[in-house]
Amino acid sequence: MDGIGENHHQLKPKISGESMMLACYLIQDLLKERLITQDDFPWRLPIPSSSGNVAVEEGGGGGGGALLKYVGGVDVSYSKELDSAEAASTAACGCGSLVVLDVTTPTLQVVYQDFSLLTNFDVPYIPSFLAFREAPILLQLLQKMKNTGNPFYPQLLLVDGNGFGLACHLGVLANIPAIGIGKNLHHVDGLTESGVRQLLQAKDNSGEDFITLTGSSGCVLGAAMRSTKGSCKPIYISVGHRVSLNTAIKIVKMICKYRVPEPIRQADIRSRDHLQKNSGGNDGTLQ
DNA sequence: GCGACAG
DNA sequence: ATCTTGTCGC
Repeated sequence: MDGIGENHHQLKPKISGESMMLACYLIQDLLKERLITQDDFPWRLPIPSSSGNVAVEEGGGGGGGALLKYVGGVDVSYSKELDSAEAASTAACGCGSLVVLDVTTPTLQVVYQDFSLLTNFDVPYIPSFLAFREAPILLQLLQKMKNTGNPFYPQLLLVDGNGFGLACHLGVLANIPAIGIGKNLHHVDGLTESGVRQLLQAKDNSGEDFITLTGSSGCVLGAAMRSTKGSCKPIYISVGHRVSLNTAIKIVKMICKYRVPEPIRQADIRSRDHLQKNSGGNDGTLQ
């Protein structure tokens, strides 16, 4: 049997995978028109100075404004079990998290956290189309904060995954400054790990701990950075929305206690933890 | 053509 | 992303 009559119980028409891919490309092109890749934010960036004082750098936005204080991190964890809900089960198979850190605190205190459990994913994971799978649940968490007028609403969002994907997607749709943080290289436009390694080693003694990633097409796709002394494996920083690559690098440097920037790391740890502790029933936080 | 491929 | 124990080291 190859599925004759499979659609009898579905209301939605069946659309081929290739049509979906095309639609995703078109949507990304539309979002790209609203994308801002330069500094355009209302806050100022604190710069630690050698004299012990704290100088303040102008944001590209409007001059003045509050210091950057609340930085958000988002992540989605998955259960080993059901990736798509086959059975009509209430077991959670995914957990989206939003955390907010006060970056003016030496310890980078977590001042807000929220989660959203999922019982099914209607969108599969496809490299380059991560946003279509993870953005909806994360947008919902942001919207919930905004709707309730929460005072900890982030001034900046760190998103796991490389830019020109989830970070841009979220940044544009939520209209929030965003930076993409990849823990692995996204193999596009000729980028390879060996190439990154070579460039990092070449710049090893120049005082800089990051390199710019340029694709074979000539486009600047982001930067690879060794965020910790001991780590030879870099993290990948890319533009999300309203923050330039240079500014993104400065910001990431100041919020890394470990290899992975703290907002991302906390969102990661806490979403995984929340999923484990609730892997049997309904969430209750959203209906 | 085949494999690799952010999370 | 997830499956997984201990282990070597600061």
